[in-house]
Amino acid sequence: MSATPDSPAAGGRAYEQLAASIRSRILSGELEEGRRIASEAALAQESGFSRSTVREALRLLQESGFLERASPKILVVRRHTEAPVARAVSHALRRRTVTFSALHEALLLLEPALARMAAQRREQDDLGELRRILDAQHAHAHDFATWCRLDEDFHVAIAEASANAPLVLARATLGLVLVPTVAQFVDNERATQAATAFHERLFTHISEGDAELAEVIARRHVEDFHHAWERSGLGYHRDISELIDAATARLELKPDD
Amino acid sequence: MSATPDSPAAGGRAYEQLAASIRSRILSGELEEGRRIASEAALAQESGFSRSTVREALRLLQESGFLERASPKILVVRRHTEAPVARAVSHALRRRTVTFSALHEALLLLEPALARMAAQRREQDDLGELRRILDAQHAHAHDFATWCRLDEDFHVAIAEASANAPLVLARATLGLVLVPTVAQFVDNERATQAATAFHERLFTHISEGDAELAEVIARRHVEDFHHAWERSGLGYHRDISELIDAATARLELKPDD
DNA sequence: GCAGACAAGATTGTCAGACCGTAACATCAC
DNA sequence: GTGATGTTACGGTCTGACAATCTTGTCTGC
Repeated sequence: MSATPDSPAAGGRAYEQLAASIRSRILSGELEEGRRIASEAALAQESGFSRSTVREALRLLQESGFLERASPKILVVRRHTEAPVARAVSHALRRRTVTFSALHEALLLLEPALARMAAQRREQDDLGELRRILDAQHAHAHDFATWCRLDEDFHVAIAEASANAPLVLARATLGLVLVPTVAQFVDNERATQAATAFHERLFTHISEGDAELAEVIARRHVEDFHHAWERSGLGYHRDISELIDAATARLELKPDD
Repeated sequence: MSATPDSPAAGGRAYEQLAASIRSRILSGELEEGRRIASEAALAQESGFSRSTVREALRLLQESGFLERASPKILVVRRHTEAPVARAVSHALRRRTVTFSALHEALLLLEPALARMAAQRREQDDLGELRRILDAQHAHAHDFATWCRLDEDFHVAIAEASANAPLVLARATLGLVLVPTVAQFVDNERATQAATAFHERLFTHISEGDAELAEVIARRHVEDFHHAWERSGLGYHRDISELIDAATARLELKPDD
């Protein structure tokens, strides 16, 4: 009754207006993170649109990551999620050839620089987070899947510590390619322990603020990654696109964990 | 009536199944890029689902970038678009502080490296694309908005020439922050001409395969950008988040151009 | 008092059918 | 062929309905 469900062309399609309106309420903080969103019927009533329209708006927000299923029939508000970035990126990557060499090159460019910045600017929070992840890695040295996820978390946390938002995103982007690649050959405890040892040294240098050493160790870590890859009999210029596809498919099948 | 619209829990929701099915037909190439998709009614009939369900599936595909409006009532297939990445990234950036210094730092890390790789690996196609963009820039030295867009295109084209998919994405990510920032102070022909001159030199070195010089010029170009920013009286550590927000909002209001 | 079974209610997923405005397309005049 | 014009098909929206299933509050037994 409050809105005007009639005027069709007034400011775009109704479902887009509604989605935009809800989105802005999420962004403004009026709809808090984690909170369950009102039922479709309720939204329909309060917005003045029909339930069909509400549903289309909801689909939009869901796909863009502002709403997420907490359970089959409960949608909750999500402000903090990189999931849509990951999905979008995987879409964009799907049509390009991604080789191990490209990934290695990208890491070699980013990781040492990020480690250096992290050592220069780390805050107490960052160190706490890094320590937490590191401990979890020690605890999961035998659970390879979990360890790989933690490995990625650790490196993203370093990026966060660098206090450079654009680079955090750039680095997070790589994760989508990196995780399945790492998972490809991390299948024994020696590998996880060696890598975790590198992380431990990185952590030390970052917390001590030693930018030089942090950078050097990060570079070695990336090179070690390269060697481990080749030791597994995998070629430097191998196309790793399928790994990404497979991992993405797995992701889409199990969106909730 | 041909399909089985009854079984509800069989493999997820109907609109998700349908979306997945259409998506895979797009990815497989059966539905070609740019082709107009069948009408909602037709899709409903051939899939056996109702039009409402078809519509929800379409909304999903639209939001994830597989379908795009060619005009108010025409949806076409899109396999090659970075738009969803941009949208997703802008969402992720919205809750972080982005400073000019961070952007500058990120550019300083990426641009010279990309220019170097581009010089080493550029293909004929890449050079053609770069030349085309460069000519367009010369032609639009007075049209600042267009020029800024072309500026971004040019740099992304260099990234493409580097033949490193992950870095292309990383660089494309920066564009979202960069374009509004550049647009902030590019308001006179001297600025566009100076920058275009840099591009011209970059192009020369890249096409000649001179990696060293390409890298050096790219670095100078980034530093020139920094100086231009400060000459405009804007601080190095200025928060540029609002610029992004404003630009994104503008984008969302005019999704079709 | 708390865990698990259970019933009742709420909510989503899906459908059918209808209406309006308008953009797309074919047709015709020039 | 180019432009004006009429048709038509399509998209956007609404209403109302129904089944499946999830939530939730309640009840029961240990």
